[in-house]
Amino acid sequence: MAKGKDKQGNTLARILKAYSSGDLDDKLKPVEKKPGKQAHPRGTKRARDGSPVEETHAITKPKEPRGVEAGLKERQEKRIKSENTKSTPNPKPFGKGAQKGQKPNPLLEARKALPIWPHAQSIRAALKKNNVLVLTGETGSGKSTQVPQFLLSEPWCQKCIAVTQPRRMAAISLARRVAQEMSCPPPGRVPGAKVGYSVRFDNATGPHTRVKFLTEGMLLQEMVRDREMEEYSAIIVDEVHERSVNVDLILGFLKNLLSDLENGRLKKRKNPLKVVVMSATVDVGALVQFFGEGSKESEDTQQTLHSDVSSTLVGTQQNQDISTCYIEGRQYPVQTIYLPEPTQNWVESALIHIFQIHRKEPLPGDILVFLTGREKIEKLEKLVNEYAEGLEDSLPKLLVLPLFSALPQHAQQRIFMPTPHRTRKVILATNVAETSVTVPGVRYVIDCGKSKIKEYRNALGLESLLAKPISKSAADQRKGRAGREAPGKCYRLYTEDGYNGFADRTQPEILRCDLSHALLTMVAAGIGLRDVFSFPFLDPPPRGAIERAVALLHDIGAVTEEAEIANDALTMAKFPLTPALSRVLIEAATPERNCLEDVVDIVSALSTEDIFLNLANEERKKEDAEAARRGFYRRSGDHMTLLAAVQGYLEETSDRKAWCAKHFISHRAMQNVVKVRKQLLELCQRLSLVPNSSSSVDPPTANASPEEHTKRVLQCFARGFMRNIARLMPDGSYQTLVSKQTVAIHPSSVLYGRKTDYLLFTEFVFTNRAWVKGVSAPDVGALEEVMRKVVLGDGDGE
DNA sequence: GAGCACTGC
Repeated sequence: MAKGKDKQGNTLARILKAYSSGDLDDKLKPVEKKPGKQAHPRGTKRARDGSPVEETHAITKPKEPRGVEAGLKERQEKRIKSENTKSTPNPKPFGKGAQKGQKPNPLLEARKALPIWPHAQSIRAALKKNNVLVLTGETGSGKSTQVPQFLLSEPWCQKCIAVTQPRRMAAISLARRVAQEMSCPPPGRVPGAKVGYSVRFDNATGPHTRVKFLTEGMLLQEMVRDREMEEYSAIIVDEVHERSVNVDLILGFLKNLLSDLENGRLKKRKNPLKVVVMSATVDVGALVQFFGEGSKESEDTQQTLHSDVSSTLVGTQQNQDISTCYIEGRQYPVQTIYLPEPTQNWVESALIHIFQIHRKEPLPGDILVFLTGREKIEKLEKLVNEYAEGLEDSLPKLLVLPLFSALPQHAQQRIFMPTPHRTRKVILATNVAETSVTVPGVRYVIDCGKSKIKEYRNALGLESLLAKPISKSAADQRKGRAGREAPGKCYRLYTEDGYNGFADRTQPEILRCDLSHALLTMVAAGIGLRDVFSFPFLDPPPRGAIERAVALLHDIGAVTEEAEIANDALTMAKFPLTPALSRVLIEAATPERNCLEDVVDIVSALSTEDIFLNLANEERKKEDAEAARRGFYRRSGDHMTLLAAVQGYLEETSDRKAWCAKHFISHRAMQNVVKVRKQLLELCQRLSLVPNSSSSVDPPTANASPEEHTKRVLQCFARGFMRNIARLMPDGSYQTLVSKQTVAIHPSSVLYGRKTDYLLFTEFVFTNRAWVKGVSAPDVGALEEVMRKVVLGDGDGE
């Protein structure tokens, strides 16, 4: 190593040391540091999921035909048609008693058959009386489609009703369904359309929209723009039990808004705002307490509510402003079968159960297996196919279908295709099948009892992705998947004691994520930095987590030394990006860097799924892919490599799909990159980060050499990701400068296996070890300039 | 030598 370089490195390390010593943190006024600083990180290392464990019992290879009865019943197999929209709760036979002679309206009859239908009057009455209704309804009750229609003709409902959904697909399909039921034109900008939807990249609302389905993120953005929600008469928050960060923010904002309205602090609204909170499971008590001022402990609430299973409405004494309502679901019984003894090797156990079910149970009845991730899915897929070859001819065939979200769309669609004759489907799925995708035809569920969960470690600024035991509610959700069409069975690959040891509910995301983005949103909505500590969270995150997020925002210049909101913070909040990536964009727009367009391309690629297809399984293709992509690879690392790939795609104008196939690049991902890129460029334009096109602009860094250009781009990333710098150690490992964490370059990086003095990375995940992804190798000088400017406050960075 | 699932002016 050259002496000069080493010296420079030391300078850099010194700067960062000063930086991390807390001098700066102390200047943040609202942060009350506890005397005992978090000295050492909580144990992050865990045994890798599914690490080799001594096998306790050998698997019996199915060779002798045993199940005679299995062959007899297969004739009757008949696939029940089912739609993959949550908006059609069990198209069961309805309207048998529909009066003949009158013109039959099948849609209306279907609505009348929904469990929620008889409750329409009491729901209207509840909202006439109170402004808040907490409605719990199980799967298939029809609440998402019917409640907005029940309310539409109420006298207080002059404006629009918003219905939030956690997922875009659900928002769109619900809007289509409700438009159909209301005999309106399908959602769109046409004047007649009363039902619309609004999701990222797709706004299908018009001047006459009365019911608007939108994703939680979209409503949040609207709240930031107009905190009085003038446009709406009612806001329905659906699927609250999933407890996304966004839904928690929405609930907090709504609570603030309701109390401001009640206390006359807001003047714009004429009519009160009605809020309906809908949830699948029994968090009623918590929600009622949350909206019911929160000051009084309402011990009786829970009991009162639980005794109210059959009737509809309860006004509790403590919380007179809140109505509650319970709607029964429509679900067939599912038998639960536990393991007698716990097992470590649940992949093998799943294998045994699949074949036991297949031998014992008649068709139809597909099997849905919940596993943790792609690796286990592919392992089990191979095993099942292997053992299926030994199946006697009298038994039906097995069709194994993997299902995880990284799977190409056409492969995911296979689960909806009709099952071939005398065949049983075995779907091996991740959590996608728990909420996002409804797999038709399932009567048997096998649940491994684990799922991979992302958690953020405040002390390290590191997220971990580890397989952990699921909660009781998640286990019950999985089990419910067996009873959508007929009575079913659920095999749990754990003991009953194991189940009893699960947490009741999955920990809400807000308690296990980096809060900097949430804080930025709150700040943009007019909440002062000091007030974030008293924001009404349904589950308040620990103070330390908020402090850490404030410190992060300070890192990137969203919070000033005086603990005030910086102007840049409001700009950053307007980007659909993490605060760090927003900072990178702002940096790229400065005259010294002048590389906004290229940085937008890279940021677009970083904020979508991986554009490089993963071909780990296909050995031969892997080498081809390496060769096909080599043209994009850049010495400086992943960021410039992404830029080359995105630009290559943009330059291809004839057949981009073929271009992607040729270069082993995901077309789906690239289409998304282009959408994000367009959106970001428009935002930059609107936020005046980009000079008006009328003025004569130099092409980006026209005067810079390629090396200088790369340096500038990486300096932008260094500005957003100051803590994400690691240094090569004498033993060949890398250690982060600030938190002294040993990290390894992820195998997906173009720098994998390379040694370089410094690494700058944009992602940091702990799985079986601490990996860094999105890695570049900047010049030390480039890093130092940024650090000096930021940490030491040097005006000009020289 | 490896990536649970969602989302966003």
